[in-house]
Amino acid sequence: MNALATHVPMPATLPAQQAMAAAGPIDIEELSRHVQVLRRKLAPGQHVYRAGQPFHAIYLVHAGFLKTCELSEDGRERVTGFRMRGDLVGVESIGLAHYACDVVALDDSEIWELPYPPVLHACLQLPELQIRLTAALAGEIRNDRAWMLALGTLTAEQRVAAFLLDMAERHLRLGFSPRHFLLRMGRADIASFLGIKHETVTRALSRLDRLQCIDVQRREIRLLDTDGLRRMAGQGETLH
Amino acid sequence: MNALATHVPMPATLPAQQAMAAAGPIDIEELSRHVQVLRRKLAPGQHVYRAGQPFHAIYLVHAGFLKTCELSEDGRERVTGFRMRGDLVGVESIGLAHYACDVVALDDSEIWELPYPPVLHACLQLPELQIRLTAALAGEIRNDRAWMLALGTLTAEQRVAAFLLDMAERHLRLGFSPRHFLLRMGRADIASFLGIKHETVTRALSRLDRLQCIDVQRREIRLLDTDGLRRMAGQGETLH
DNA sequence: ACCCTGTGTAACAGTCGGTAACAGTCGCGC
DNA sequence: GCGCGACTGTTACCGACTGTTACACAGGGT
Repeated sequence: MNALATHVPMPATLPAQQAMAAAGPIDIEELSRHVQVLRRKLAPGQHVYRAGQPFHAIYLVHAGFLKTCELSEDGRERVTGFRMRGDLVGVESIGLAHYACDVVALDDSEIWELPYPPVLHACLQLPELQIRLTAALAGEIRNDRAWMLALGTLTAEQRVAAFLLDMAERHLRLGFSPRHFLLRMGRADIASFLGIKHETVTRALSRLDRLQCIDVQRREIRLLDTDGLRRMAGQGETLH
Repeated sequence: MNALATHVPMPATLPAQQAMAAAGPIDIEELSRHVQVLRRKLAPGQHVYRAGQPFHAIYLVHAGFLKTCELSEDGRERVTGFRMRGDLVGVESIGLAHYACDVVALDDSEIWELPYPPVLHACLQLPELQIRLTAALAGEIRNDRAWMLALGTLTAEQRVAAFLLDMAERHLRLGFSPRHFLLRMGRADIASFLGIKHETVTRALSRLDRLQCIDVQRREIRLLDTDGLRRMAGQGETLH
């Protein structure tokens, strides 16, 4: 996810990780000399792509907010992540003939479409691009693994706390306030992502509010006691 | 959710897809002409690498059985996957200065060390290698996502059933019997991977045994009713 | 033989899911 | 502007599943 245009990342919520070695922003100007970059705007609810559609491009989120959904043949569905500006979308489907999941805009968004075979070809002339693409994929794996760790070892309330810290971290990285932000997704999406029920998300948020850790007004979140949240999420104290 | 068409339920039967499945194996002959491949043998319990050690290579499992462990600063630990012949190890750390997790042999194993900068460099001369490496990384992401879906939507018993089916599938792919195999890891490792407790794993296995779905003798597993297991794991019938 | 680890079983406790009723918000049409 | 209806979010209660704790047994290694 956090990819070409941004610096590194790791789920801040989880085990802190070092910055991606040498991974600075990629030069979109340079890339667009090799690849035809198409801009697409999306309204909330619109799909970037759906599972099963022919794979032909990866996407860079330029603005807005999206979710990626994994689905199984028997109807189970799960949100596997949320994407914001700078994140790459579609990399999980590289190497397949068809996309493997759904990506849906949760807010008005703009994404840049990077046709895939051309990107691969450009890598041969821009070694730097190849390094960054590979690193972005690896970062995605680490991100998923970090959440797997969290989801497998934390209680429902801890997961919610970790989720809020992750959102705060990502908002901070994009230059927004990490203490006061708006959730762009509903309780159901958060619940799906965290592997719990939406009522449980509500309950956890209510309790964190009662404990003075946060202030919740529906989708408006204020972090009042970040260290308290961190302790709760099973993470050591960090700053900010 | 959208029952609207265009969806080709793509998800593989199980979170079984291996990293290499998408693109076929890397041509080691060709690769070794560009990269110095070092063979290492490991006894059970030995580490391929530990989190924090300098990153310098990725590995191809040639024989044996290993586990990858994610750890957090506050001591939580979790098995994020098991690796067998043909699987790549270490790709999650690409782009970092240090490895991000532990990899431990669970059985006598042999791995081939592929120094990383040389691999990257070789990609420039072997486009096919780049495609395969990228596809392997993407496959790894899909594998993780598929398990995230499973762990977030299935009960403990369903997870165990899904786990057994996954092991069966992988044994089959390597040419071993998918109906009768030996688990190389202990209950604790299975539990950690599935995000449940080892007693729960035991309970689930005992119940599946009682239901005549499987036959368990400590680490020796026989699948008696594969379709029953699939139904239980929330997957449609498939063959084999 | 001994110890130590891994595995199996059981009783109990706690969290979380299931269900339902209610409240607040938003969009829509009148 | 107002009211209606659909949707989202909130809260409560109950029960099931899973975690906890404890103990016994088997197997491998020393």
